[in-house]
Amino acid sequence: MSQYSGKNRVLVAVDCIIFGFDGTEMKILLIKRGFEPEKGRWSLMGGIIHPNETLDHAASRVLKQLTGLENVYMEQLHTFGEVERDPVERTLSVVYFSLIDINKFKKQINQEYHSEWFPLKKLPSLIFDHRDMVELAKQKLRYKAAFHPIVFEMLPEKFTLPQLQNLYEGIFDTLMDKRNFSRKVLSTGLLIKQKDKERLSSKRGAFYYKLDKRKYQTKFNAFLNFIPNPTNLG
Amino acid sequence: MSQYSGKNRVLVAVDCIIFGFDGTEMKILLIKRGFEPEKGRWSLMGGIIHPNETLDHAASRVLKQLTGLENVYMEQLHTFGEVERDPVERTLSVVYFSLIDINKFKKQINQEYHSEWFPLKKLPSLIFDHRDMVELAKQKLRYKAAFHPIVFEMLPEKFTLPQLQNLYEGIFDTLMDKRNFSRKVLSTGLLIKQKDKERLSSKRGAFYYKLDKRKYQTKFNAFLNFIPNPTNLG
DNA sequence: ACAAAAGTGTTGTTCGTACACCCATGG
DNA sequence: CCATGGGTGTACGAACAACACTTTTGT
Repeated sequence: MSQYSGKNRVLVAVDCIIFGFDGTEMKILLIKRGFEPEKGRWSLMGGIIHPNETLDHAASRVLKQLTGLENVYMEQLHTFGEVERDPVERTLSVVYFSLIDINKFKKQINQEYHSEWFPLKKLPSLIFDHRDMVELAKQKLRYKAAFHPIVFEMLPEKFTLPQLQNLYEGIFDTLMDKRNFSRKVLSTGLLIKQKDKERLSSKRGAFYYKLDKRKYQTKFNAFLNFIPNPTNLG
Repeated sequence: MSQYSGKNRVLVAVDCIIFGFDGTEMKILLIKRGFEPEKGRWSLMGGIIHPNETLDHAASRVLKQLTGLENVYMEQLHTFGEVERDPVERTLSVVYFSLIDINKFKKQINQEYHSEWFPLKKLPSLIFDHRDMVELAKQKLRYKAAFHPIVFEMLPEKFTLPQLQNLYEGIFDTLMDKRNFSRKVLSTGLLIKQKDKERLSSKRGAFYYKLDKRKYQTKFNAFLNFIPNPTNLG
């Protein structure tokens, strides 16, 4: 069996879970599936891998195809391999999740896919095992966000502390005390206070902050303490 | 393109990283590859997936084939998809890692593979990208062990606190204070002190402990604090 | 009797949590 | 002038880190 002859080859797809944050709540980007089976139902964006591209490359390609975005945060999540998960033919799915700045996404980029943002808490029914994929991604995001300052990948260059808090609250599906929250995030030294304020969502206005990108690079792999309440992390 | 025609299919393998603990240090189980290419070099145990089995099933099958063990702790780690990772033909590898009680492994089960335990710190050169796989598995094990009582999967029914401490020290490649360590692990309530002692590795002898399996089930997904020193976890 | 590893307690510090009031502004 | 959301400080308790001596026993 030295040349792998007589072995079975299978279709391999990548599917992308795309998280975004609109300033108030967490959302994910879905598409209306344009072909059979399950045509017209909601689905993650995906595609079959090409013969000469890596998995990471395929995932980036698929993401760009839908969003027009490149160089966004992306991470392999899990490979789904149930035999009957796709009724047409056995297909493995290597699932990636990505975090994007929702403002950079312009729907016009690719009307072909009929994409739409859905609040994490109000997802429609999804095809195949895509619901499992999303659940796993939510869980992974919680783990990651609990220790690493990863959430900034979903924020625009300037953001406010209340926005940041909303984001964490959305991820962990919990409420936090704003005094403790601000002390904690400011103590990381990752934030730089700006002179101007965001004045749309409140009368008084909230100061903008920017990420200190130098420190962000340095501290990304360090362990920080963003856990709001350990018992919620299951 | 409704029936996925004209798409490219690829070989998919599973590879298993098998961790064990001999009472003193962490080890992994490797085999001497028995076929070309790279025949005779050290490798992870692996195999091509069958048409009608899930990935998890393939991993369990491969593990059993080598060790004779079933129902051991096993978790999907990552899928490796570099185009040229296997020189013969493009092959994806879905990598699993498992934790086994090294005492339950009997080499005689399958001489065919020429398997051997290597200390984590003295690994031989490995084929393909297997070194990357092992590095990633070490990192994942650290993450997991930092918060979940997963390490007991590698211990026999009865074990001593010094053994347990050696195990943590091996995983995190660090030294811990035995007073703080014992207080911490005992405070989880997961351990039951036995009346007898292990007398081989010291003159005075160390009390055996058993895992409280009921509490272990319950607390497995809770967040515990096994982090020895956060800065070592990167 | 001594070498070698097991076992145990206290203290200071850090971190997390709980909690309440004033501020700035637009309407 | 008042309703809304932004911003700040303090006090208590829990968890962690640092640290040293006594016990057992085989040789």
